[in-house]
Amino acid sequence: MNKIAGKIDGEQVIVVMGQVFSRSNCPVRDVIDNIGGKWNTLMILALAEGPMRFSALRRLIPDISQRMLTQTLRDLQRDGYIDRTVFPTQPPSVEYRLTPLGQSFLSLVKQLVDWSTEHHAAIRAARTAYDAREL
Amino acid sequence: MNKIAGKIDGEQVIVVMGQVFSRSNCPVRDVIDNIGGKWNTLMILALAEGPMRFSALRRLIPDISQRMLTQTLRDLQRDGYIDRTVFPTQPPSVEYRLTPLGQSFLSLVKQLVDWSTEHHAAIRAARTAYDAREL
DNA sequence: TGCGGAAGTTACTTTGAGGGAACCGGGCCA
DNA sequence: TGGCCCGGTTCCCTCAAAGTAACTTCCGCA
Repeated sequence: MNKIAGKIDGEQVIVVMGQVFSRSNCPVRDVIDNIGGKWNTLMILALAEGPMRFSALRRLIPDISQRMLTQTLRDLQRDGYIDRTVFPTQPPSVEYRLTPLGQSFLSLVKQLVDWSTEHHAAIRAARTAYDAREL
Repeated sequence: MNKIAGKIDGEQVIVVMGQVFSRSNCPVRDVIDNIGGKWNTLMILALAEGPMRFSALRRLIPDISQRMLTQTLRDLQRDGYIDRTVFPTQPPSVEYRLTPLGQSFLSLVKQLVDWSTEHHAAIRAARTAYDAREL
């Protein structure tokens, strides 16, 4: 069995697929934090339909609060998944659209959606079986 | 623009890729909750190296607490990603291994890792640029 | 006889993601 | 002139995820 974790310069390190990852420089964390957020993937999927304005997104996803909508959009913008463009109309309107990076990420999200729908039944079955055993 | 969200029987619903998802029956949520957990994907990757015992996993991932190791393994077992086998040796030893479902999920995780490493630089650059603008 | 490993459990605490509600300035419109 | 829409911001609160630490049972070993 080959070792996949250890310490370098006192920092915890793990080796996956031949690559070294540490906590302070972990590419996967950066991405998982976006996938894991409650609204982030949904936002990406919404914007996959085309560029949209703030209020359009609100109408599209009525469950999200204004606060979380703003925050999610900022987070995605910060990491380069979406672009924010202000048009100097009266009143000013703001448009959000996927960047090329966002488009690329979208294909990953789509695979996630595909896998999930394909294996959802198996997961639910496993869960039910497990819970039945644990009575 | 086509509508991708609305209500059915009073429950919030969203349509993605031609499929209807609701909060109470959302395949993607079940999977994202596993991807999003702090240790879950790492555990899957660790077990990709082969079946392992509890203490081997502890040694492999020294940063995880015993409590979180147990909990993560239970969560993954519950959803059918891993199997837990007790061998009646003295003292009893317990082995964890990926199920076929877990193997299938692993390929998804690997794609995530690949995408992340490939686009990590772009993400960090976007972040730096954003933060510089927001001073 | 008491130490340590294996595989946990239990109780307590901390952290931060997310939710709710109110507020804001500018313009438009009736 | 008093609302309403647009695109937010601010404050406060809650709850669940994660961390810390101590305890456990069974065994072998020296």
